[in-house]
Amino acid sequence: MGRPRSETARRAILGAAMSGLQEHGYAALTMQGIAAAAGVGKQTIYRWWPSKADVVLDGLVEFADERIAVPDTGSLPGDLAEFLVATFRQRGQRPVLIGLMAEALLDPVFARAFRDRFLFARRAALRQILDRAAGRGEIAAGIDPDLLIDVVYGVLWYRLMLDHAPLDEAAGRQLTDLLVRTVS
Amino acid sequence: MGRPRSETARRAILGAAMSGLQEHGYAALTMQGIAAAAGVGKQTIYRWWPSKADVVLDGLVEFADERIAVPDTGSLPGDLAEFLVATFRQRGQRPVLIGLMAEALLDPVFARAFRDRFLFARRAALRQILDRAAGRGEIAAGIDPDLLIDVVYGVLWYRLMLDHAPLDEAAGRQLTDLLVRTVS
Amino acid sequence: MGRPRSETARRAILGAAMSGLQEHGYAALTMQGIAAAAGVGKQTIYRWWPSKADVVLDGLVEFADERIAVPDTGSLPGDLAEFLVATFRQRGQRPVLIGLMAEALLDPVFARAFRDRFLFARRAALRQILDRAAGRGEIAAGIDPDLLIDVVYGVLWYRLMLDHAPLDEAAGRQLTDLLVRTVS
Amino acid sequence: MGRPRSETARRAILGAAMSGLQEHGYAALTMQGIAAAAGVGKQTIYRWWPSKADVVLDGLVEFADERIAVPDTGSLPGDLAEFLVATFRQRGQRPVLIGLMAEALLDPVFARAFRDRFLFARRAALRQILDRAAGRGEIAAGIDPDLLIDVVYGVLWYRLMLDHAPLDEAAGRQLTDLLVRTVS
DNA sequence: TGTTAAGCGAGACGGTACGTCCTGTCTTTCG
DNA sequence: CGAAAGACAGGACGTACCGTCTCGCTTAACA
Repeated sequence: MGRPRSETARRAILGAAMSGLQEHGYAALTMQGIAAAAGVGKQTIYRWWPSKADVVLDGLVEFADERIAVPDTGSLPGDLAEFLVATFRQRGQRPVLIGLMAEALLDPVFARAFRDRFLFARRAALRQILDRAAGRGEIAAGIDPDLLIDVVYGVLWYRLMLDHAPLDEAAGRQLTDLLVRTVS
Repeated sequence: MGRPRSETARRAILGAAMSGLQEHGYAALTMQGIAAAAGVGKQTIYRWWPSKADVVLDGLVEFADERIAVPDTGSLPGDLAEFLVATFRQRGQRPVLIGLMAEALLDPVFARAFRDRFLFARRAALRQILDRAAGRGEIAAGIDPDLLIDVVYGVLWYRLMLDHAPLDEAAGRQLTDLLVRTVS
Repeated sequence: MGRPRSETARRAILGAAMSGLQEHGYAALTMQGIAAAAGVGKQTIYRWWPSKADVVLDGLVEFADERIAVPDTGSLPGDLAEFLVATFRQRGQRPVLIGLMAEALLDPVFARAFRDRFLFARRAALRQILDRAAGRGEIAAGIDPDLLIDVVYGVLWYRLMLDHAPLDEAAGRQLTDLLVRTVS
Repeated sequence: MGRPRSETARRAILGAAMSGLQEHGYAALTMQGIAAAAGVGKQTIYRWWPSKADVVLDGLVEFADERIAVPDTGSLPGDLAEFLVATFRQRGQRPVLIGLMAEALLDPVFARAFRDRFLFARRAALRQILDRAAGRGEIAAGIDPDLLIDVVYGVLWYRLMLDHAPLDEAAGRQLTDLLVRTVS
């Protein structure tokens, strides 16, 4: 019964969205523009995504191949360093992340989707590392792991947004040192 | 030369912007709407501000009475606690701050203004506290105060944006404890 | 009492209006533009003229040196030919006349000024010629001179506006022939 | 392909334009106003007409039911009288015609459309009458029919614009008499 | 000879319409 | 029945002028 959803259209839309974003920035991205670039009717986009932010979020998940590797070196400093360096290395996605966050700040409905589908997944990965470290006794009692997570992603997003300080490998190591010092 | 700028119009515009923002949120704020609410021609707004974000930024500075108190209790834990609790208490400005940050993420030109006129002023205040503590030997050698500042404001903004954890007095104290533990 | 009107400003305004009109056409002429080009405040224009059309009308009277010569060759065909050829030769004023007429069609207040200060003066000149011819018995009884005037200026304006037929010396002679044939 | 043009919208636009014109005059007519009165987006007007003048021209053609009757009484005086009286009787369209002519004087692009779609159609009708009369030998040799047409429509438009003389049945007969006298 | 009232340039003011852009919905035809 | 095409109502955009209004400064004629 009924014609099935066109995979071709789906891919064209996500592709057009991501490349339009890279070229002209999130602010210049429009549903109209995505549809035109994808050779697709606007309705076809609206049928499957409620807003351009949701398209981009799907595009991010689809293209930027988001396996979040959870390293397991056997010690907190090792795990943390590897995780942070890997995370900070994805700085190339800045335009995408910045745009999605902007949208989330303006639209509470999308904010929920962004949190649940993207941000919380990242938190969970880091949480795993911290839990393992706690099991090994590497984290002093009385330290709230959630606060630690907020510190990590807080610094990450704050620097991503302000662009006032580097977000590179060295920064990853510096933050690792600070955290290890804190919890021990 | 020519007719001088109308102080009345200036205040009406800032007032209309801030109250419109409080009532319907930043996304629903329009230049058109501000002009109408202020009883002012659109041109009069565009003559003095390049975008609605700049109006709101001026409104924030004007209305939200921006003295950033820098406490001086004589010890880092005391100063930090007082500063963070005071800062976290301004959570009522969330809609304003969220809107401005969204705009900054979408518009690099405004981003600069926002950073220079608002965010960096806050950093400077915290910096004063940390420098004083360093002078008293309360901060261990090898700790970059700028990273500490990123941690503080990183956590603050991350929670402000995600709204996933409280941003209250208790949170201020908890973060204080973590930082004091880190630097000692 | 008070400072007397500035003759310099008056001339600058009329000059700016006329040259702006020649260069960019009546539609593109604005009070703002005239004031800027004349190096004059807008108020100075509004103080002395109610609309741009009135400025242009004054400019036409001032610059285009409006002596309407009434020839007197002793015969109707001679007078008529000379008058029409002279009138048709002023075709260079087309942009000015076209613009003023457009304004008159849109603004009944200006229409009155245009009629009284410009159009009726032309009619009076032609009327003189016809009255003289009537005195010499060159016009058959029962012919309304006002209708003849309407024919002359009707054809003139119709061609000026439609621009579908020449408005040159030959046209002047052709119309003369037709009129002489009619009245005799 | 795509959704077909809405006949409803088209009619609403033309209707709103014509009634707005009748009520407040051509000068007070705005695209904005037409759109609002027609319950239509501005874009829908701009999609199909380049300017308000073109809307009004279409409205004139659509509503004022423009069959130009070409009478055939068998003689020039009869045809001419009937044609002129019928034409002069449409004086109620003065606001429409006056507005369109004003626009044509200000905008050369529209001028062409107005000439080709409206004015020349009228000339053709009169031309038919004159050609038939010439075939019957009612027009003396050496008389240019185009000049006669210019005389007729010149007088018509000149009176329509200046509004200084009646444009009624009597005027139609008077002009007929003059023309018949001229050509014979 | 100093006062004073109008004219002057400059340019900001509250408005209104412009023509463009995008939104999210709708109505076609095609495959 | 999904999809492309594209028209639709709506509404904000940023710009251009409108005609009015304040400024500070001339510039004569009056006192």
